[in-house]
Amino acid sequence: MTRTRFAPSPTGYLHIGGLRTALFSWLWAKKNSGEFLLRIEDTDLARNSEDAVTAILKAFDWVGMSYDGEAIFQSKRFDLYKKYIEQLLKEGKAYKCYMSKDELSKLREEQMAKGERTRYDGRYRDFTGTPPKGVEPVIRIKAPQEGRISFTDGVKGEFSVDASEVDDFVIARAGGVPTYNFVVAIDDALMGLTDVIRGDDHLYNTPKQIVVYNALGFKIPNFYHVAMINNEQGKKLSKRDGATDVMEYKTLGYLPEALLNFLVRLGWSHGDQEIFSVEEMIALFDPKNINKSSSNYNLDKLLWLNAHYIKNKPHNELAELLVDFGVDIRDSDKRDLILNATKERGKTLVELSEQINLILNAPTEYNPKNAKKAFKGDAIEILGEFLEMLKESNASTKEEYHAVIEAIVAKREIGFGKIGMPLRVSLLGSMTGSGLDEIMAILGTDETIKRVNKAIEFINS
RNA sequence: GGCCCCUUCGUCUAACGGUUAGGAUCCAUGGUUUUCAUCCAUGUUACAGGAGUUCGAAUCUCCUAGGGGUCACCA
Repeated sequence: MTRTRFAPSPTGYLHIGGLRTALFSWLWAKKNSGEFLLRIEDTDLARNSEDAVTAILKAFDWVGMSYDGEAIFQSKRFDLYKKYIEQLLKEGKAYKCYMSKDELSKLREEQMAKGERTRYDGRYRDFTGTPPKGVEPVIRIKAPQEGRISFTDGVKGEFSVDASEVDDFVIARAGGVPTYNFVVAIDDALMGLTDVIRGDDHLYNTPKQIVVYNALGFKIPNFYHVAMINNEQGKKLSKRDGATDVMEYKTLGYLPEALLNFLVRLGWSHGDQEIFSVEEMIALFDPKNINKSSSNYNLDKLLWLNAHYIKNKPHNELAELLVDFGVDIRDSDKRDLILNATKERGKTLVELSEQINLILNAPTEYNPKNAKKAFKGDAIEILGEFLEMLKESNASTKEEYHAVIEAIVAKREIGFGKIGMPLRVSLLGSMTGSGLDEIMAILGTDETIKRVNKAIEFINS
């Protein structure tokens, strides 16, 4: 069975790049009717927080991705790791290193000065003497000293590094807390993962983890290293480049399906297809189509996708989502009228709620520029006559209101704009917006008259 | 700096030795619309550079340049 995972370290919110690799892993598991597991990498004593864990879980929940089984916390598995450390020690595959931190950094400086790669020199690898006093040892694993460490990467292809690139790295700190590369390999193996999809910043961890796999006799999974997402300038994505926290997109009025659709196309493609429902993603996703090159982050397409998903969202769901943006039309009998009149004008839920409020809230003032242009000439007479005709018409539907506008246009032999402009500014305070017939159908005749009268008063004053 | 990876329109990408290098987005123009938006149509813009291999190269090889990753008792 295909098993994938997402393994964040809880040091903050869920990053947009993290969501993409999680999405890839999740899709691949779903596609193969496998399992997608979640593991929290909290071996770092100080840096991780519970808040971060809930933040990550919340983001997962928002986008609708769920994991199988219980989330695994590495902090609760120290006994397990300890067992393997002891096993390696006993088998002579790992050893205690009594080098102090000072000595280590001195060694690094020397290597740096000589222009060499900094690496541990293995001085305690075969140490049998009396250990120095006052130094609590770290445990290092014996990495191969010659040859190459190689594996097949599902994205990059054949990948190998020279054994000299991998030193005898620390698997347990002084004090016994195990380190990242050690526990990742153990957990990935024990969780029965078949495919590890992660960012390619982990590419160089893989040979180290393979050392652990081999020392412990574990089966090595398939690795896929996905290139990073950079900012528009091709540099590392940072907070200055806009939202990097997944949940920020919720506040900005993006729909999760738009975000997922956007992210799935960043570094992956299926021919010319741009729009993917989650079901389609699952059906079509294949890591073999993951791009080798990194991609730049540009929100244009996300905005376009978001507009698309807003336009196609069922009204009851849209109304539900709008509540968070200060618009509650869930129980309104005008709900469909309102949404039909506005949903093509908002690329985000924020913009959509603004459009709706524009109609629902009577203008408190008229933009001087708009008013000057729209209320000039015989606008006041036209508005007055329009009101008379409106009262007589008993109009209540969009079509009926439209007929009233057409009637006055025909009667006075004027262009549509002659009534359209002043009427729009009267109703909205704005020169642009939804169709007048739609707006009036939403407001009703009484409210329309009220707003127009207010405008007439304004013109007179 | 060492090692490694990457490089097609501004951006996301297609192409798996033979195409007028395709699609999407953005932008521009036109149409639809009382306005705006939507929608539709049209258009501008790309194989990083240089050598090879081949009848033929965006696709294969090498070099150069640019970008990125990584070199912890962090994850």
